[in-house]
Amino acid sequence: MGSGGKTVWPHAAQGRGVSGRERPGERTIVTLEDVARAAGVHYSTVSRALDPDTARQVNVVTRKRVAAVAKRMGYQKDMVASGLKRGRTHTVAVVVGDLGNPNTARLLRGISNRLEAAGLMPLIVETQNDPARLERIVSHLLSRRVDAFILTAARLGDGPKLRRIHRHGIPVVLAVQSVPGIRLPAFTNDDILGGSLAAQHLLALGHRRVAQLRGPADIYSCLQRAQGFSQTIAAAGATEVVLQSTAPMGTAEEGYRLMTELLDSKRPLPTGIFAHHDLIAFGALSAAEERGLVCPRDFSMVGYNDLPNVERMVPPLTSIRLPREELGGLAAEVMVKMLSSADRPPASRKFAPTLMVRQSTG
Amino acid sequence: MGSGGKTVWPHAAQGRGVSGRERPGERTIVTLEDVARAAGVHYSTVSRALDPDTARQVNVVTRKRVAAVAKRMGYQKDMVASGLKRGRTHTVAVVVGDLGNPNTARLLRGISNRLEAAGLMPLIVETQNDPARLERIVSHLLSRRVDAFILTAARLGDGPKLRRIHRHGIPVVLAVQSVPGIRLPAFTNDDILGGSLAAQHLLALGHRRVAQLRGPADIYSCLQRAQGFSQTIAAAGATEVVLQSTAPMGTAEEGYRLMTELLDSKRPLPTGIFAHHDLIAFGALSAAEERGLVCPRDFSMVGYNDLPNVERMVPPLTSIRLPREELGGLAAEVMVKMLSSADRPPASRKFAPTLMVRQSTG
DNA sequence: CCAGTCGCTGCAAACGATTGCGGCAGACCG
DNA sequence: CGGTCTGCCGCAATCGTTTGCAGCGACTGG
Repeated sequence: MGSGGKTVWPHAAQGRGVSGRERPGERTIVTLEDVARAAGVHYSTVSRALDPDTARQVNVVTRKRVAAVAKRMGYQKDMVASGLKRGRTHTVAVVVGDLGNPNTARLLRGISNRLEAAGLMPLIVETQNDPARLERIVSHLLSRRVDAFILTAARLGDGPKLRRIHRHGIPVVLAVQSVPGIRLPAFTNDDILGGSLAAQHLLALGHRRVAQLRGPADIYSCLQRAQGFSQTIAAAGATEVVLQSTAPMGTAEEGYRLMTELLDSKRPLPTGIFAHHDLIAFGALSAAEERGLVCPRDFSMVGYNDLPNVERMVPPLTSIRLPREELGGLAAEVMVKMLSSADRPPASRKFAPTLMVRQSTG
Repeated sequence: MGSGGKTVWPHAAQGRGVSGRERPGERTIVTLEDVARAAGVHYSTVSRALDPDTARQVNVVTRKRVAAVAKRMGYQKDMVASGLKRGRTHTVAVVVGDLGNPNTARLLRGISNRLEAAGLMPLIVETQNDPARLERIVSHLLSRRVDAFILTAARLGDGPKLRRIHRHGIPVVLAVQSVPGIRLPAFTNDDILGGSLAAQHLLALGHRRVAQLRGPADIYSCLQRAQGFSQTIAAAGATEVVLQSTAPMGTAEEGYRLMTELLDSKRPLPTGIFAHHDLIAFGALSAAEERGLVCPRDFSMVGYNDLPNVERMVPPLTSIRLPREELGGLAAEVMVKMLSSADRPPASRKFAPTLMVRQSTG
């Protein structure tokens, strides 16, 4: 095939691709054929010898010789070529909304560790909570022939995009958030329970007039938090006022804005407040402070997500903790199973959150 | 080539790869040849018509027709095949140490945005600060034929690994941390300055007896923080005691351990403390609290990295802020230039950190 | 001794896109 | 009218790996 022993990559031949100037920049790569020549066998034999699944087809002494030569020459299978031929890239797209969210990191760690153990590589992409970006990203990933998708950034309007992936026959699982109206295996937090826990806690402390600072309306899990909270409050006969965020994601700025809105209304101040996100809670606390209100005394605040170091804040924030890493691990686990055997019907699962009581409630 | 109009992926033909059971799971993919047949031209013409660089080689009316047909059929270039043929995957490996670190997220956002604008996809991988993992990961990435590396997790002993990448002729830039002993373009924080700023601040407040809680000894930027701090302290004739962490990364646990060690020593307690990481500072503060020491009164504490929400901690932590997103953006920027034109000698650059004064010092 | 089997290896056709080369019109010039 | 040039397009090789098929000894059973 090649004229010489080594193959030269096109752009290297054009003199590109090298930063230093030590070598003239020959970007060489060892191929099956190079190894085969050195070992005195056909390259198909090398291919078989090196793949554990087919290795027993080749005589053990040949196999060992080939393996030794390959190692000596520093052969490494070209996953691009392999991917083209096999139609599998051993890559799983992991789509997240916001890399800055510490919970995302925990989730990713759970996913990565599990995928890596199965020889798959996570391709992590961030939508920055922008549906248009999600659209582009999905196209891009499909074109890269990823084997599967793990989506953690799906929103209410994303059904069609999911269906599109699904039509391509590519496995998809949802993590953290589910999307109603489409049947996909989903690993989610039980956000209804989460909202309910927050409500129960506030009720137990005697609060009868509460407020809810809601996250984005197109995030399903926020809807569920709202539902769980409001139901529990209503069932107890307490009164609730609801503030709805309009930003694409929960931030401290949004919290500040919502709290200001609440304080500006002529209503008496609710004594218990439930924020859909710790960051929203922080912003709200800032707004309250500016008006001379102090948190555990004048009102209680419950956050959501239990961000790291939240116990060191002033006041230490009562929050809802979610088992992110475990969730990610299980989602990846199921993904791996889906890729290896088709028949198992992949089941969804809900994870129960826990309430972390701290000094911001009383 | 193919017998029918559509190509069936091998594992789909084996009945795999589909989660739902709506369709029998034909994972079909539209190829150049499919489009060519529908448009009545040769597939090489389609290839040329669809690539902006070669589009002018084909007659404008043919081009438009082909483009229309391609769009109608939902053709998407197979980046795997393209990568194999061209020797470029349009993928840049971004190796980070710890995804959980909020600064990492900011850095990644800077990098991602810039790469994406250039049509490159970041392949984000986490070493979890484990050199052995770095080794494996680099192999894996080389085998996937990434076009370039952006490394943010390099440590002192990683020179050989870097050299190996470099020998392959693959561009590498270092972000955040540099590695001495190897000449690569590096975009780093000026950590000597950072350490010095911390020292100057403590000295200006009148502290003459200070301590330093050092991060991992094999992270170059920690060495530089130490150097900048100690030099400035020594130049002022103040006395310093140094505690060295032995963990692979800065954590609150390490901070607690180091501070305990400091408090257990019979020495008089230093009045100014510099921690190499905010998390170390937090741990140290906890240890001090347990002994009844309160922070701004009995001693001052300066952290490093300026983690988010650190201003809401008790006490709000004085820290060193680093321009992560800008740094990442520039590193990616230079990477893009290196990939497109080789001749430009890529320059390194240091970014100046700033001191954020809050209530933990006084 | 021959047919059948088994273990091993080579052959060559894929996978889908890219690209140098050459062909074939039609235009244009002398 | 012959020759050259230009614009457009098809042909076919190629990237590196995988894999069905066939060949080829050696061995076994009848």
